[in-house]
Amino acid sequence: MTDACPPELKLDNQLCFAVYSATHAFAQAYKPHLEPLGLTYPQYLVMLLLWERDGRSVNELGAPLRLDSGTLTPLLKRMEKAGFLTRQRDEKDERVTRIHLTAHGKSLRETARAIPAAMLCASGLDVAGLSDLRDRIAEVGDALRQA
Amino acid sequence: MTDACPPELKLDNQLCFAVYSATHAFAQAYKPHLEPLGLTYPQYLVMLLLWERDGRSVNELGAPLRLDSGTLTPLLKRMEKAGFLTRQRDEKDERVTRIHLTAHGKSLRETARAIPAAMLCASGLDVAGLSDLRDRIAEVGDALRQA
DNA sequence: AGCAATTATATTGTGCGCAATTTGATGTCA
DNA sequence: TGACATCAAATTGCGCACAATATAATTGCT
Repeated sequence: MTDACPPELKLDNQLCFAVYSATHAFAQAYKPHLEPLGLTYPQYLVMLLLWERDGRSVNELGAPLRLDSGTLTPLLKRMEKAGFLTRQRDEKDERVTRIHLTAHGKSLRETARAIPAAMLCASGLDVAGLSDLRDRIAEVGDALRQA
Repeated sequence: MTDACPPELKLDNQLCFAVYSATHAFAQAYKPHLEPLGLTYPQYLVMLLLWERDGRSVNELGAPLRLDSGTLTPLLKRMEKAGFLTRQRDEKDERVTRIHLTAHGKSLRETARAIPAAMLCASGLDVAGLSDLRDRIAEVGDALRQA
């Protein structure tokens, strides 16, 4: 017979699992808000960046999201096909693909403005609690990436 | 010209993105520890449950992980093929598939015991900070699932 | 006993996410 | 100018994650 399970190996004691599980919970919670817009959750993240600044390259989207072209290229093609954006080669440097929002893509921003408040509510946090938790998790992410 | 980007739609202000991004950072940080064992990160989570208690059904693995058979069945088949576990029908109720660790699967637990301390170190947190953050994220996950 | 509802798992199809490689364009330097 | 390194995207292959459906065993009802 082996030893009893050491507590450091219990699933519920793992920070990584709490984070992993919360990620899926977020994706599910966003779904009813994003489905009417025709967006998936990762596509919504791309839209957030493009609403901030249009005409980014694939790398300029991937850097903040920490996603590479293997993920972004097919995702952007689906979004292009769905009419949210266009993909065209930069005229100065043909290695670069520039992403521009369509009128439809731009217009969704106003609708999307209501989403963050709904998610704040669903999270059960207040604004200060959300900010604090967000910053702490971001710090852990940064530490893990640096290690 | 449209308005400047409203702060509630900035990527870096999103709790969901901090969590999403930390999940990927965790998976990357675990990789060098899990690769020598031959496990992926989701497979490691399954092992944590089986080290706690062997002979679970697919549902008994999926409930705590919040994963369904569409995810677990192929994952468990890969783990079976790799020699970590066996999958066999319950004799009393043939609807149920029971998962048992092989000797090899069991033996990995001792090696794995070193991983949580390494990850704690990589996270830049102390034990109290980790517990606190873990519990707060778990609460948000629960709130989102309930909403 | 026999049929319907329920339950557990498996299957199918779509969309990430990432490692590794490929393709094509740009920059550099002899 | 011409070979060579570098760079940006795209492609390929594999492993999750989940909705929807299918399959098969068990339970419940009459």
